[in-house]
Amino acid sequence: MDRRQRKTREAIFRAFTALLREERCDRITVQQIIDRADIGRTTFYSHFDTKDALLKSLCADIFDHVFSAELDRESAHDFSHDHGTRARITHILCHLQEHLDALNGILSGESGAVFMSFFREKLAELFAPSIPSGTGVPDDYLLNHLVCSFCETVRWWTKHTQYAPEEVSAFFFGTMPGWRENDA
Amino acid sequence: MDRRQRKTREAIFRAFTALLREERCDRITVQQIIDRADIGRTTFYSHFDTKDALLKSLCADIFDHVFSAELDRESAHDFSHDHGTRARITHILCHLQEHLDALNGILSGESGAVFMSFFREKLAELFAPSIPSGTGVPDDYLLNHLVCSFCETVRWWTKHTQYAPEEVSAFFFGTMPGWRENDA
DNA sequence: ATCCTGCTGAACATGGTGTTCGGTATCGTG
DNA sequence: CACGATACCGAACACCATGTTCAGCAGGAT
Repeated sequence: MDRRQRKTREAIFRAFTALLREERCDRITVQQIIDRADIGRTTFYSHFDTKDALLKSLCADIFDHVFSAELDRESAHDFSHDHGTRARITHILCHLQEHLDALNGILSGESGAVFMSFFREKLAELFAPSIPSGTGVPDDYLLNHLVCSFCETVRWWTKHTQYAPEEVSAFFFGTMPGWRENDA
Repeated sequence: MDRRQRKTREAIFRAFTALLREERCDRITVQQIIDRADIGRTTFYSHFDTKDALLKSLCADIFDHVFSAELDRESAHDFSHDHGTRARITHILCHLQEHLDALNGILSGESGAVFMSFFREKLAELFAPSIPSGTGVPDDYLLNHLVCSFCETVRWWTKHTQYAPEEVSAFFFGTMPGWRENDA
């Protein structure tokens, strides 16, 4: 990709995440992004069709980073495939930590739904194989509960950034019935 | 209140909830509401300053109903004051059931955040006195977990309306550690 | 050097928002 | 019934954000 393109794209992302830290997503105008990124109006629209598309790209970027790094790690260490949901979770939290301040902006206000729907989808895949059985609750409900609890844990974390990933992971598992410390 | 006002207000609510069932809230325009409610543009704005205000009014109406009915019941029966969080929860679910289809519209898409923030506030008050202790997790986190889990339970319910309030209540408590069936 | 591609900014069309205003219909009350 | 008050009407308007167009300029690739 052309260096100019890369620079512009980065400038847009930087401007957008900076604005997200200050204001609710739906209050941010394209003009503000353009001004902050110091680019031309036409340029913005040549990169992203709409502000929504920008938000989705941003989310996709974060997820690519967070989840692909997670998968890499998994295939690198070879005692993988089932060395515990907990280790995975903790690692996802580690990667998310790098984006915590941007996430705070993304999650507050109305834009949260976009991120959350992405996030839910990814997590559902991750959790589906390891839902505990024999709880007397529909699997459907239980999976939703796990996914949502984790999402909300992350949301909570963006407001209480003093905790380390391992602690947050411990909190999460502390409220999850039927899961062992290391469910191998 | 003037009968004309009441009729108009109802027509607006009806139109809005109907539209919410078909489309994401942020895609709905004031013009659509006006057309559907068959009222004049000026009339709409004499009732609500913005579409956001309408949404908030709608939420407030629902909550007034759900939570005040809950409190009435509590003060009517006099063996109350602490006859269990579970009974309260089940009754809230009963009242919510009457609004399930409207809720489905409100909760899908971006508007969910508005409703949820109302809901969270109310629930936090309700849950705060009964959070279990000695779980090794910050009270702060635990309260958030309870509130969010219940919210997400309701959201899930709007997609799985075949369950009765008592069942949903049972699912919810089935995933909550440290709570007895009847914590008196 | 020159071609290509991305950036620029001003101008424009579009569409939603919220307001204004003169006029009409309906309400509650005496 | 009559009459004031009040709610409704709808067309027109100003405003603002969005997304597009276009002619020209600047930076990169070969």
